[in-house]
Amino acid sequence: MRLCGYKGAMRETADIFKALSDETRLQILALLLRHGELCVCDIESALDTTQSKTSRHLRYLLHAGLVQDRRVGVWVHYRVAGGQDGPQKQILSLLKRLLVPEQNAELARIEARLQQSCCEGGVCKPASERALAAR
Amino acid sequence: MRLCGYKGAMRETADIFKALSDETRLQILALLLRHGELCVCDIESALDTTQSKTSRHLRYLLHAGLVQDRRVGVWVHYRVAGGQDGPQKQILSLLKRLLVPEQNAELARIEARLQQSCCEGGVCKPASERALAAR
DNA sequence: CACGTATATGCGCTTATGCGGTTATAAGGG
DNA sequence: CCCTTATAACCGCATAAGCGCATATACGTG
Repeated sequence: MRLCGYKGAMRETADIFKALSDETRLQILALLLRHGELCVCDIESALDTTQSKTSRHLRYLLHAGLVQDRRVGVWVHYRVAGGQDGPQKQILSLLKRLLVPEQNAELARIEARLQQSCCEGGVCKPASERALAAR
Repeated sequence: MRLCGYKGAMRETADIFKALSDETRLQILALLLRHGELCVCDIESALDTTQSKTSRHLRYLLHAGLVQDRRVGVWVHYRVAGGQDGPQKQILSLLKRLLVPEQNAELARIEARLQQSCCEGGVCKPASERALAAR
């Protein structure tokens, strides 16, 4: 999917919705909307999926202008896009109301898995430390 | 695309966004949000596209729960879905704010073409009459 | 019931999408 | 520098989406 270049306002809106038309991407956004900023490995383990899949969907959301990334050493932290205007802002605020774990069993399960996260708070722990803590 | 049966709240939300991920469907919704109710032939001529394509996208929106249909003699009138709650309602109200011809040249052009409509007001004129009126 | 008009659908084709698996890049530490 | 860890990009495949064309269905009328 190509998201670069100008293709008309309508087309851009359609592309944003296309970015939201995948369950995995909605789950990622739900996490980011609640936790502000997370690294890829957190999202990967919360969703219980592969690194490749997680990264790909995050890039997709990035190109659609729905999230932003920030490198912190080895880790890349993602957060929902803020600041700019445009349709993204309104759509994200709608999503925040729509994707609540209180009435969504899948989300609740994902939230629970996030508890063993490495990045909550902004600083990631390396995998070796996490393995120790898990014991 | 299958939209029937229960597949989880998340999946349902994703499917609604998938219905909005196509430019043609957004154009159709923009028309319906402004004009309340239109028949297929109106939409077809406003979008300057084929009957088959128009009908197919309308059925798609119907199955996604975003529009409702009503048969009036030979014609089928479509309108944005109302009444039910669920995410559709909130999404549609967002779309109404997003898809305004004032800041969208494509939409403005489509709106202009709708002026020669047959159904505005709820009663369709047969094609023969419209051909006469066009002279 | 045949006929015309309006709409829906089946089919074949082309293209887009999502995924797993693998490889490449980037950063940090011995 | 090499090695490890984290992330991104690439490739091939299976599947889904969208389109045009032809055809089917639905309704009103004579």
